[in-house]
Amino acid sequence: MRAVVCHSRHFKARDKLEALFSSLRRPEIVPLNPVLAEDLFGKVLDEYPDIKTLQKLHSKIVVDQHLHFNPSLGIKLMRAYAACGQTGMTRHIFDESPERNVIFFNVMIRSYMNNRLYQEAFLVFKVMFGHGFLPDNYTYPCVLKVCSASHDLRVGLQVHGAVVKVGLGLNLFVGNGLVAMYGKCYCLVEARRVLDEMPRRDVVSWNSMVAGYAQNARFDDALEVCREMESLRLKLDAGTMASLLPAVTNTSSKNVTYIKEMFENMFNKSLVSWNVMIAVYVNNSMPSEAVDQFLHMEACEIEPDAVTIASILPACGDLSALLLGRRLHQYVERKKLLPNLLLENALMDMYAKCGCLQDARKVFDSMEFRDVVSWTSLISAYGRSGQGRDAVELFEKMQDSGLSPDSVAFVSVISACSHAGLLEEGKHYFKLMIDEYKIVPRIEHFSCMVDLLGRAGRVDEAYSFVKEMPLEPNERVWGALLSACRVYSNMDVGLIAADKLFQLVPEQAGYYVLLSNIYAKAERWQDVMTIRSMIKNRGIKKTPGISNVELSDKVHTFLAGDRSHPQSKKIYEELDVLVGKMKELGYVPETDSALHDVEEEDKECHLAVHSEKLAIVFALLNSKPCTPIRITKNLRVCGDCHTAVKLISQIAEREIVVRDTHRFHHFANGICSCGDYW
DNA sequence: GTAGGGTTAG
Repeated sequence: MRAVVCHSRHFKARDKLEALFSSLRRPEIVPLNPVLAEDLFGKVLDEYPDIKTLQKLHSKIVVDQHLHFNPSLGIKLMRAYAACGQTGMTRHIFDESPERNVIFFNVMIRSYMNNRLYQEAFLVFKVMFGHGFLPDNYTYPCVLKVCSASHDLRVGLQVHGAVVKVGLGLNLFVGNGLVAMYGKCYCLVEARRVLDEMPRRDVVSWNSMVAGYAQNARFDDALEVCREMESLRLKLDAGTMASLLPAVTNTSSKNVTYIKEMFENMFNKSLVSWNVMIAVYVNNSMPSEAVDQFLHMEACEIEPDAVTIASILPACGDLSALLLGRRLHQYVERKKLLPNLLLENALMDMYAKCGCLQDARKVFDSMEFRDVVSWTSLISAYGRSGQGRDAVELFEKMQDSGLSPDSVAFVSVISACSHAGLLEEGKHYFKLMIDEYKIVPRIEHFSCMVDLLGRAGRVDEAYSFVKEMPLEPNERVWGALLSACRVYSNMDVGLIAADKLFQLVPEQAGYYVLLSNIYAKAERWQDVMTIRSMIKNRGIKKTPGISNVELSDKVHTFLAGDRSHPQSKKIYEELDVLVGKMKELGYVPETDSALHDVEEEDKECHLAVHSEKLAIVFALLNSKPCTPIRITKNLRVCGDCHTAVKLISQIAEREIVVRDTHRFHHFANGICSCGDYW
C-alpha cells in the first residue's frame, strides 16, 4: 500500500522539483535566500519524492552551508528516505545530526515501524532515555503500534505501565493506541477496560474496539460495539466499516445487509467505504454484487484506487469476467498504479481463473518483485489446467529464488500433482513440507493427499491415510475419498465415506448422487432407488446448476433448463441443430440418469438441458466466429456435456474453455485438455 | 501523530 501512496506522490514532487531547479538556475535568485530554500526543499520533501529526486535534493542540501544539518530538513529527509524503504539512510541522517531533539527519535521509531523493523524500533525507544530524551505523547502511540504490529504483549504491558507513570494515561492518542494494542494481542477485556476508563473517546477509539473484536473472530461483539456507537449517536465512518471487515467475512446475509445499510446511511461516502463494501461482497462469495457495486461506483464518478482494483479482481476471476478484468488491467496501466505487488498478484490470478494462462504468465514474467503469493497463484493456475509438471517446475524455481513456500503454496503444489497424477511428487512435497519446512499439516493438506492417493487409484491407501491422520477428517477429506471410490468403483470404502458424509453434511445432495453412481456402476439398481428416495424423503435441496458466460462487459447466467433468457427460443433451436450434427459424428446422449450425474443435478434436471450447453449456444449465437468461449460452472461438468462440448468445439470450430469447480477443460478440435479424466 | 480497506488453495 505504501508503495502506491508514494508512487502517485512522486510525480507531483518531481514536477515541483523541476520548477524548483529551474528557479534555482535563474541568476537573479542565486544565491538563494536560505529561509526560502528551506521552505521550498521542505515542501518537496513533504510530498515524499521518488528515490532519485530525493538523492538529488539531499546532495543539494549537504553542500549548502546554511541548510546542512538543518534539523527541520533533517527530519524531513529521514521521513522521505523511510517512505522509499531506505531506513539505512534514515538512520545515517539520524546518527549524523548534531542537534537532535525528541522528534528525531519519534521519526526514527516511526520509520522503522513503517518498514516493519520492529526490533530496531524498540531499540531506538530504549536508547532514548540514555540520550536524555523522554518519550512523549507522540512516541507512545507509535511504540504501541509497534507492539500491535508485532503482537508483543510483553512490551505492550511495559509501555502501558510507563504511560501511566508519566501521566499520559489520559491522552486520547495514547488511549487509542492501548485499545488497539490489547485488541491485537487478544486481550479484549483489557482493551474494553482501557476504552471504558478513557476520559475522552473519539470515533477512532471506538473503531479500535470494533477492530479488536473483529480481528479475534468475535463477530457478534464487534457488531454490538457498532450498535453501541449508534446508540451514543456517534457517526459511523469508513473506518468503522473497515474495522468490521474481518467480522463480516463468510458471514450471514443479515450481517451483509447490516453493512450495506451502514454504507447507504453514510453521509460522506469515502473511497475507503466503497472499497470495503466491495470487499464485503467478495469475502462473502457474492461476486456479482461486488461487480455491480464497482460499476455503480464508476457511475458515481468515484475514482478507484489500487485497493479497489485489487479487491474487485477476484470477483472478475470468480465470474470469469475477462472483459472487465482486461479493462481494469488497462486502467491500472493508464493510472500508473503499477508496479504494485498485490495488484499484480491479483491480475495474474484473474487471468488464470478466466482460463488465460498465457496472460497470467505474461504478468508474472513482467514483475520486478515476486512473493510467495505470486508464485503460488501461478502454480495453482498450472495445477487447475492439469499442467502438473509445469507447476512442479515453478515450485522448484520458487525455492531456488530464495523464497520459503508457505502452507498455501504446498496445498497448491500437492493439488497440482494430484490433478496430473504425479503421485510420487505429491508425496515428496507433503514430506518436504513437514520435514524441511517444519510446517504442521492442516486439514487442507490432508484432503489434498487423500485426493492425490485416491485419484491415482490407491483407494485403500487413501483410506488408511484418513484413519491415521491426527486431525478429525472433515467433509473435504471424506468427499475426496468418495470421489475416488466412484472413479475406481470401490464399494466398501465408498459406503464408509458416504456414511460419514451423510452424518457430517446430511443436506448435501451431491454425496447421495455420488453414492448412487457407485451403486449404478455395480448395477445395484435397488440401492440406487433407495438413495433416490432418501433424497426425496429427507427433503434435500439441490444446488441448481449455473453457468456464466461474459458478453461485452455483462455476465449472463444460465440455469439448467433455463427458459427465461430473452433469446431462449433461438438458443434451443440452435441446440437442436447442433445435436443433429453431433449425432452424425456418433454422439449418443447419455440417458441413464444414475450414471449421468456427476454431482448434484438429478433426473429432472437432466431432462432439462444442462446450463453449460445453454451458455455455450448463447455465446455461439452472439460472438464473432473463431473467438474463444469461456464458461464458468458452479458444479462439475457431467460426462454427457463433456462429450457434447468436445463435439461442439469441432463442429463450430471454436475453442471452448469451461471452468468447473475442480479444474479447467480446454476444448478444441474435438478434444479436451483433461484427456477425459477429471 | 492514534483505528481501519487489497493478492494466493480447496
